[in-house]
Amino acid sequence: MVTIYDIAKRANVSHMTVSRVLNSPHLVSEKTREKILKTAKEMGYKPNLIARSMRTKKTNYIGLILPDIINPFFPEIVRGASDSASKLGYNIILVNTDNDYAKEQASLEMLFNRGVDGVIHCGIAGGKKDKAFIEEINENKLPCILIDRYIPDLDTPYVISNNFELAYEATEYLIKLGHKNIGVISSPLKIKIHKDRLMGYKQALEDNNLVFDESLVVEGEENIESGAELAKQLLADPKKKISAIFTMCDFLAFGVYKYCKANKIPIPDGLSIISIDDIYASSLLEPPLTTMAQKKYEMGFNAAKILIDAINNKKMPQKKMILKAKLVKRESCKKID
Amino acid sequence: MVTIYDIAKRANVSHMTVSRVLNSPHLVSEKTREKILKTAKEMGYKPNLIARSMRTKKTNYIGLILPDIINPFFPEIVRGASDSASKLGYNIILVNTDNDYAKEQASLEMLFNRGVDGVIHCGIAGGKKDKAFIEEINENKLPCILIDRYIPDLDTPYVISNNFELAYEATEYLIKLGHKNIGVISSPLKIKIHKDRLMGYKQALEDNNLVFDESLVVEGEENIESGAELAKQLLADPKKKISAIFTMCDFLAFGVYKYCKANKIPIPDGLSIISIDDIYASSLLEPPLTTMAQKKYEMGFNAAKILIDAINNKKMPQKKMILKAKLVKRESCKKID
DNA sequence: GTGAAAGCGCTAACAT
DNA sequence: ATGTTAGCGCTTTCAC
Repeated sequence: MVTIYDIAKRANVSHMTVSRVLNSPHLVSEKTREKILKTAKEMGYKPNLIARSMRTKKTNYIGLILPDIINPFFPEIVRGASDSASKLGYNIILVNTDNDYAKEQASLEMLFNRGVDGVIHCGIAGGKKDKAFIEEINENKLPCILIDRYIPDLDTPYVISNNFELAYEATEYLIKLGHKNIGVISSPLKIKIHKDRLMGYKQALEDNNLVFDESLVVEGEENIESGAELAKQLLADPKKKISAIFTMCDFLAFGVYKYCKANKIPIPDGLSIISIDDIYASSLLEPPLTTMAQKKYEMGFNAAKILIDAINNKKMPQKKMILKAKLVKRESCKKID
Repeated sequence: MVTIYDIAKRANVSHMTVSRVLNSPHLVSEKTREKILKTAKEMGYKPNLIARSMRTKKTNYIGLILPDIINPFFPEIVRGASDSASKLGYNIILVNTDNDYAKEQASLEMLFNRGVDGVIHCGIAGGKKDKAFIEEINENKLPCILIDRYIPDLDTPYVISNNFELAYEATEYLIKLGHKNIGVISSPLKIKIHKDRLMGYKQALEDNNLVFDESLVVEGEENIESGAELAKQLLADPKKKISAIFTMCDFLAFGVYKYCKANKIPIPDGLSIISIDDIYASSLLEPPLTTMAQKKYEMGFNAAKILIDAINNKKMPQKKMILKAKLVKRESCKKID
């Protein structure tokens, strides 16, 4: 392995001059600078980033903690964060936690020991332990930013969607199509952003002179089975006269599709569906799903950017960013009389 | 930050004894070992992995190079590799290259400089530059393993599917259903595994006394648009009497679905479709897609395992592993007379 | 079973 | 504009 000492020897300078050429070239005369650059190239020099980290106490690594990269919601976020980071000279260490607190703990410890410069936490579980987790990060003075969700009591910075407004827009879209009895299949309401969405739904009803009916709202886990089960629950009672369903994530909508197919309810003729997320599969469904597309790539991109800016200014990140979701009109919603 | 010197001082031993407790505890007497462990815990000691790497020339990092994590084929591979790695005390540095050679080069250089212990390369582009790329890795004596594809002339180890056999099985499945004129929408044939698959298709025809008709094979890029376009090409000529299509990846199958829907060709009544991959969306299509499921998670898992085994034995990886794809029968294929 | 010395490759701080 | 010295936190080597 070629070191700066090897280059220094060959170029008849001190190793410090070589180091300067690599880090602050303006401090070195053009002549020696070029000689050193040439020698370095000839010798196939590669800077040892580990040695550099050891001195500077900076690794240019960002830890990215998420539940499971296989969940189609996350790859775009990861790509966004990765692109943003590499543009700024950072790299991503990815860890999957399956929302398991023990795994989160272990990952965090690993990231500490590896000396990451900051952490992005994507999709915190929403339980009591989150707070302890974030507090532990803060105690260790590790810059941290959240994606997709936030913790109300703490002022950890975040990048999320405009949850209240996007739910308002989705609901209003259905109302404008003539729907009056709109069922909601909600993601867990212990998580703040889901509460925010429900508030948006309520507000849209109110602003359009429709009364909120609690019995039209059901809540479950964010998976297909839960969606199908809750659709059944909601549609079982014909007195509810539900003509449209608003699901809080695309997985839940997939479940509604499944239930409708099994029970010969045509979409959108028998039931309109609008959702939130816009993951890859949603446009491939039959009919293609109308959904509020979250800007997943941008979430990742901006989170990494905000975090790295903070790192470079040697302070904790402050900024909270809210990205506007976009209504993607496909074919799962229909005008009724 | 607490160092082994701090612990040594407090416990009245030398820093070396502390180091031994952490690395080869059996060399230290039980009494001192326990005292040191206790002190370390009290002081909140965390080993500095950077300093350790600096001395040992080992980072316990694996570079994972792939085209784009957003492509639904990759997340499972990444998860598999990540699980396998973390089980063995390694972590993954993920880089996206978009099949762009310049980006691959830059990533590789970064990984070198970061001192990764090995590299997993997932989905090499299949061009001439691959060879140069792999040779550069070899020159630098960096252990390397390929996933999903391989380079015929080089004996770099790999983990891939049984491409010949899986294509044989897919084709035979259609033949058994009564199909005699089976169109093929192929992925780029400059890539060896796709050639292998075509050979499997041919062999299945031959073994079932059907003649191979070159005009039934068309080739394109692995995306939906290409699939739709090639379906059009294949189905335009009624004289071909195509009753079934075998696509080499699920994206291509999605394109065929798109074309069929636009042209009112019912699946599977008007056309049977079988594919390869089994990405997440495939089960959600209407009708659900019958496809040869590649063991993506296992590919990643085993690749990381083989690589790390080799790293620990201080040699280059040797093993080539072939995983059996599994026929997932859904509803896109139909028996005909 | 334990300790002392050296050094991994680099940069910060100070000197010239 | 360039050089000297020291040291980041750890492990390797050798000595006792």
